[in-house]
Amino acid sequence: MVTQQRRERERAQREALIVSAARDMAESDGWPSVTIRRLAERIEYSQPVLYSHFAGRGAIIDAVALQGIAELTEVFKAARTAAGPGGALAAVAQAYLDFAAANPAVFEAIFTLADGLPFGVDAPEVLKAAFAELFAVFAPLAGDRDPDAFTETGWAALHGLAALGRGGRLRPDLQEQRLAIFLERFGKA
Amino acid sequence: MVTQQRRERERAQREALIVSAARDMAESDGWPSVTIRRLAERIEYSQPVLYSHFAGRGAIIDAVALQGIAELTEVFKAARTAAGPGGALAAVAQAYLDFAAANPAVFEAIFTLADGLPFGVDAPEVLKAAFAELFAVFAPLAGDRDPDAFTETGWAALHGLAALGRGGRLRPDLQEQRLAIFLERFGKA
DNA sequence: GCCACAATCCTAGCACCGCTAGACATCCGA
DNA sequence: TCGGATGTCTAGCGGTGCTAGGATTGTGGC
Repeated sequence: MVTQQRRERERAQREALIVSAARDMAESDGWPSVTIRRLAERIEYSQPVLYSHFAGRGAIIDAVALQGIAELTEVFKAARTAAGPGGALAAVAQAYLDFAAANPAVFEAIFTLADGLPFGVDAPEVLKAAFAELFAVFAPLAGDRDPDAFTETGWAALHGLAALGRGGRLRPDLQEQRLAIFLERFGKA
Repeated sequence: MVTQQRRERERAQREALIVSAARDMAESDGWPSVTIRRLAERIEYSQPVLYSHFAGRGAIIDAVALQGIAELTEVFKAARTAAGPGGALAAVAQAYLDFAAANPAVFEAIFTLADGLPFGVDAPEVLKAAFAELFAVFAPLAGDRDPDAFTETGWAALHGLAALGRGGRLRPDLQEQRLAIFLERFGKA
């Protein structure tokens, strides 16, 4: 009865431990080094325990991605509300790039590793919330364009800067100028 | 003497065979299924032969990426020269998205798998050529902005559309509108 | 034509991976 | 106290990237 609840609580706790351990390991040594064996050793359980929580390695990565998206949403909201309508775009753009730079492994999990996350109509709530945050920033700037299409295009532009920046595809010394150009092109309605 | 040359020629031929086999397999079954064992079986040699050509699996992916970049450069050039100054941006943008859609595995190799390609000052020639093609398109539209920074920003915006599009992150029915918005925002000088 | 040598290739194996079956221990309700 | 359910672990399967060492082939000198 009551112990049942304790069990579930402990289970949830352990699940969170797995996710945070995976994230830590990925962030410090890269995703390839996050193996089930090492993860099991890290949380001091045997490997099958991990499979009682997640369907497999991919599902663990997905969980990290989902957690990252939730964080990202909070970061967006904080940046947007703190900046006010005028500077919302600049604040959110900076937040996006900062997040990508500070959490490269999570960023990688979200955008290049997570293949188990549904993205269409039946996307998880946390994912829709993240897009809603972006929508709140971009839609007012859409002018006579479709707000959804404009949000997606603006997001893509921002994402491209983050994605290419990670991996040294872009010149670091031009970072500020790129951001300025992005804001100039997407900022005025 | 002369046979030496034949040997080298055959070696180069086999190397090309490896790259094209890897590309084919990746394009039809995804990169994870491109294993050294399967690759060796496909080209009808034993595994160690592959290691006499490439340092490892990663180097083979890099080779496919490099080949893809070279093709991309040609595609850019063709699109740009065929369209003329006025429509160069639209043509190259369409070419970029088309290439990503038609060769998803190569695209993935270039932008998310290839970690062995130097991208800074000592980048391979073929890579600089690809950027030069983009530069030729974007620089005339930079206005009073730095042409390099503008090219990188435009490229990032375009790349974001391709990267997010692959994987179903963007609504397919808004594809045309997104492209229109991109052209509107980066087209006029 | 023969033979020593060098280059080439393959067989076999290592350590590691994701994942799972089946044995073992532990805790619960009656 | 005891049967059963729950939870955990040990051991192992097939597959991976990669490599050492032996067999085989072709080459150039006599």
